[in-house]
Amino acid sequence: MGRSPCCDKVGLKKGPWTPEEDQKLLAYIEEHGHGSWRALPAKAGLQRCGKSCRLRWTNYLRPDIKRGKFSLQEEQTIIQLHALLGNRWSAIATHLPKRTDNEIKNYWNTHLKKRLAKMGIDPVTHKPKNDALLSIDGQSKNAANLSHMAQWESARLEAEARLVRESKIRSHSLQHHPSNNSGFASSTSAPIMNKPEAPIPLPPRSLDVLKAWNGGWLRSIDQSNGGIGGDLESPTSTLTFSENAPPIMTSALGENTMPMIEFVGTSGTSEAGIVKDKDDRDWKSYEYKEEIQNPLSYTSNLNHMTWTAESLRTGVHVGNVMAEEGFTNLLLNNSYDRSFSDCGGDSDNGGGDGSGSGSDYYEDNKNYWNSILNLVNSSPPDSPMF
DNA sequence: AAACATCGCAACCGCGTAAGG
DNA sequence: TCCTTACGCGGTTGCGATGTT
Repeated sequence: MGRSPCCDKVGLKKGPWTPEEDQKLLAYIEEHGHGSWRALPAKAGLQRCGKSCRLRWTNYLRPDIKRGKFSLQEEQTIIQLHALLGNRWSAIATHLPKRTDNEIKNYWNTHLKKRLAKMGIDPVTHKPKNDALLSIDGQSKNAANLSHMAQWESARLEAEARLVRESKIRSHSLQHHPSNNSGFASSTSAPIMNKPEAPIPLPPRSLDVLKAWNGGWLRSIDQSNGGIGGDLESPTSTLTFSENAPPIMTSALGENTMPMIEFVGTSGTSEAGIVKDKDDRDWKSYEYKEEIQNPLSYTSNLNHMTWTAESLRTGVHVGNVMAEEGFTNLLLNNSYDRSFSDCGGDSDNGGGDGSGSGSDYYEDNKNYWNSILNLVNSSPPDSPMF
């Protein structure tokens, strides 16, 4: 209830830690574990408060911490999860192995937030700040409606995901049956920090609304692309599902075909060949190529809209550097692929109306939230996401 | 080369809450 | 049931590093 008094004691050292202090803390925890943080400083011979020791350990000294640049996958994950969770850094951190909430928070505040803002994305809402510009050809109403839909879907997603999580927890005790593990067991889903021994979770029992939702748009992609496996695969995530069937969980427990994101590692290099240390260059290059010439395009793409200022005027998708590389492409790989095919005049986008931008917008919003949903689905059962 | 500005990160502060007496 | 303590979390700050003029 009350505020912690632990740091009120006079004579306790504050400020940067010295190597000697680090060594003392490290040595003590390695030998005894941290136990009670309050009692630790005295036992370890440190003139620090327990809180300071805990922070030093969790944010710096812990052996399972990865330091250095964030990969594109990590950036993508942070942005997606931030769109869903807001500033719940500890929850986000559970999906970024070896990263601390503090580090993620710092990275968001010093890099990602600024970049999004610079591109006209509201870092809080993850929506374009210049929605007004979409009023061309009367699209603004559409955009507003879809924005509300996205908000509604967000809220609904949270509720669904909460149920899923509860379901996972409930079924946790039942998952000792070998067959129950099949779906998740092959996944390299996000490791659970500090809990490497955690059992592999079961697939969610039901997500009926989401299944339908998934099924609807994924089927449409399947039809238009002649198979979605390759197109949906991103360097960050791997959707796994049966080869020819839509990636819908067709039955309850034990017969999982739920599409899952596999986190394929966040080390310095990506299996997909993504270069990690070029984020700034990539972003800047996009800004240069796209934002200056076509300020709407980047903004729109980041929000899973495939419109550009040009396409809004003409209905034709203009050249898109996103096809080549970069974070946004990773983030939005689904929408890009499809939008590209749509722009060729192919009305077979699964929506059936073939009306172009409006359905694109809706489909792309679905992609965006689906990608987040996949994160939710792949979250560890004890994830504090909800 | 020096002064100034900006950035990035480690650490601190204070609040909310769970746990225990 | 209330109070106290301890912990975890998110927001903020301070300072060294780096970049720019």
